[in-house]
Amino acid sequence: MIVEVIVDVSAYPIDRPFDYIVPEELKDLVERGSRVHVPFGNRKVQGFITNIKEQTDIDTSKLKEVQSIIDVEPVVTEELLQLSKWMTNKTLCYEIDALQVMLPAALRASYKKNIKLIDSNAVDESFLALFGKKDTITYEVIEKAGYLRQMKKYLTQGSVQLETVIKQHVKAKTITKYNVIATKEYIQNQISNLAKNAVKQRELMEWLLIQEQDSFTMEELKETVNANNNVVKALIEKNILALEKAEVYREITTLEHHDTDHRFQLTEEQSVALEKINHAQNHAENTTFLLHGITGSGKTEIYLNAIENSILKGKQAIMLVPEISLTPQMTRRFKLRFGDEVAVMHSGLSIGEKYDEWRKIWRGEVKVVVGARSAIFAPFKDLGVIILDEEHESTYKQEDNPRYHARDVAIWRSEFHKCPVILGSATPSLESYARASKGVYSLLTLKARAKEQALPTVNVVDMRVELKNGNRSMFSVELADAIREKLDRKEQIVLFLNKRGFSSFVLCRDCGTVVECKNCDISLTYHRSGEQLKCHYCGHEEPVPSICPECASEHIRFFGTGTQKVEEEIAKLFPFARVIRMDVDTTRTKGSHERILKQFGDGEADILLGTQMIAKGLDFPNITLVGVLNADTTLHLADFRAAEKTFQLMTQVSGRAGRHDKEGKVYIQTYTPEHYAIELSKLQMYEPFYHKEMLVRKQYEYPPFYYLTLVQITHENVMLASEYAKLATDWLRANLSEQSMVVGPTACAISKIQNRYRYQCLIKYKKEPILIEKLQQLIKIYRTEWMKKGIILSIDLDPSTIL
DNA sequence: AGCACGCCGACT
DNA sequence: GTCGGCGTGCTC
Repeated sequence: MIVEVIVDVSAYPIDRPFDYIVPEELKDLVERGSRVHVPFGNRKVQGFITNIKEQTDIDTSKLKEVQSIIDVEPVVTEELLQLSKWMTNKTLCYEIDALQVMLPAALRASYKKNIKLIDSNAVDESFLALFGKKDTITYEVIEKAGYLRQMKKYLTQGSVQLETVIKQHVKAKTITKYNVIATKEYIQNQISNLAKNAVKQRELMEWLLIQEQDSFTMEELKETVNANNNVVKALIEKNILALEKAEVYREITTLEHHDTDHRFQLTEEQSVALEKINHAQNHAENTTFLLHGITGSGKTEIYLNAIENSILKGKQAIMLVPEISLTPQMTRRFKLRFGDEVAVMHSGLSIGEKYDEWRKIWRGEVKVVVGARSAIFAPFKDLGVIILDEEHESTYKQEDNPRYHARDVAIWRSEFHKCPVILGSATPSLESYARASKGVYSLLTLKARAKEQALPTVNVVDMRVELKNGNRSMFSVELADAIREKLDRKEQIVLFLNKRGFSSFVLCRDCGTVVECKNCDISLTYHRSGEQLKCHYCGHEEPVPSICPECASEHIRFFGTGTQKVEEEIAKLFPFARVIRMDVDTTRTKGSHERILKQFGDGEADILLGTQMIAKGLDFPNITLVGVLNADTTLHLADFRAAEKTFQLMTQVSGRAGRHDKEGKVYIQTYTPEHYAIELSKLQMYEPFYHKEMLVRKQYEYPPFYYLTLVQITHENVMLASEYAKLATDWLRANLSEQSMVVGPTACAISKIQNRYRYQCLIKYKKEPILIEKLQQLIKIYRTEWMKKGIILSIDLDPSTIL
């Protein structure tokens, strides 16, 4: 028996199955999708069985044996094996990367190098001393002691040996249980035989006699009878108690006692939408629905109902949200409705917690997973519905290999399971809305807010006028007045600082120099804490200069606006307002998101000041004012989605106001009030924006009119980077069909990151059947010829941004 | 990727 | 002479 194994080595020539012989004693254990340990070259690696066969074309003398089988049951289902093949081809990644991304990090191997002593007589004493009494020590010990040279010598001599050891990240958490294994009579009998001074033992035994359960943790024994280890040990020796190691799940607490599940009466619109979804579910139709509902229109209630219907039919459901740790309210709602049938998956969980949640799904113990992007790979066997909330969010696209889009994976899985997909958004991506308009997706529209609240009134404030009137503050007179009014009324305010593509930088007022990162083509960001300048791309830090590094002028100061600076200005303008700041600096630690939101929800602050991360999920009744301090910073990015992103962001932020019975107000401050993305977000009307933006996309030949593929080339040397970018572009131009437009090469908008110069080439096409094949050929040229020159080439099919 | 092999210049 | 630099080639 022979198995094909995809080994855990991400490299071009390794990206294919390797054949191994299955030893007799493992034959009944091998299954497709199980992990194995196999020898590979002179090391030992982990791999996935992707096929089982009896014959091979490989010279049998070269075949090695499978060393061991890690999983008695496959961790990758047949469906996911097929999906990984599809992803490999669709995103041009290695098959091993596609397989790994489907599993929780806990199941990925990490490798450790160990040194084994073979001939202790052949090595000198100080080296031998490193080993102590052991015959094997880790590579790090030798590295730290500075004996790498020595070791290499001994390696060639054969007096020591290098071994790779596969380390499993996380194990199932176990607790020790103490089970009663004796009958009551036996215990009675033992009590009467006890020595007089065995007070504690007697107490514990008597207590056990009156208990209904027969299994306890050490904590329970300690708390109730104040037993100590020795007492328990004595009872174990008397064969009354027995130890048992039991697997437990790590607890993720999301529920609080006062939470209750509210079921809402569906509105007419919601019922119509739900009926269509249920119809698809009941008739096993893999329809993709685009649920376009304005903020507050009750999309979540529809999701909950669709999932309920799938559970009723004995099926499972996947619910994706952009980054779940941002919306604990959302998780809570699912837990309340579906209780223990829900698993939760997001980046805020530890590796062990993720592993536990994944196992609940894998073992079929839950029916629903609520999670971020990678939860799309939940190993469910019979899906009834897949939902992507806020489908336009760019976090659904993974930005490194494999560069998959959760939406594409969702649709693939829905075809496999014959179940519907629901893409929900108040501001759908242009691609999705265009597909819905063409009838590829089925459009469901919710026009009314579920609780009939009025949409907030949105005011656009022209900051140029403010400047003209001598107001240099970052608060317009109108916004400042509104804040004051709300503060008086004890209502809550959210202030949003649009930071993407814009942050505080240091500029010399004499020569105009902006202090930039020495590794990257990006200005350094001023951080108040520690008076440091930081690079957000490579992490480089340096102190704020007191004189200009170019012209030595002392007129150097920071410009731009960070949340810290806004906070100071608020303190000046509204000294009695209590402010909570929410940005990368204040949310670095685990659970800080939730804590900040809870504080604000509990009314411990009047103003919540934050960046991108507050745009979503906030749903507090007392928020009646939302201020956007600088709406247009996302507008000037050199990206075809700049307008779309700005419109989405403004609409999302505005939606935070007046979600309950109090009326909401929104102020958007901008220097370009006439831009359609700003103008139309004021009206909260998606369709007009969609039509306007579609015209722009058509004119400049961008998605959804054309598909894009982005090819980026980087090198430490500018000349080489541009030279090979030219080579790649020319090759594509010569080899792709006439229907494809090959644009470039051009320097990337961020021309240098981490000391590597970046060039790119953009392929635009409506239809290009040979695209994948040609890109694979290009990759081959790159791997075999360009890579050794230090070139790095990356290909992103359907990029979400081209920066 | 990660490792062994092998060929060549620079030193004890 | 040998140490150690890195170019080349292989992994079932």
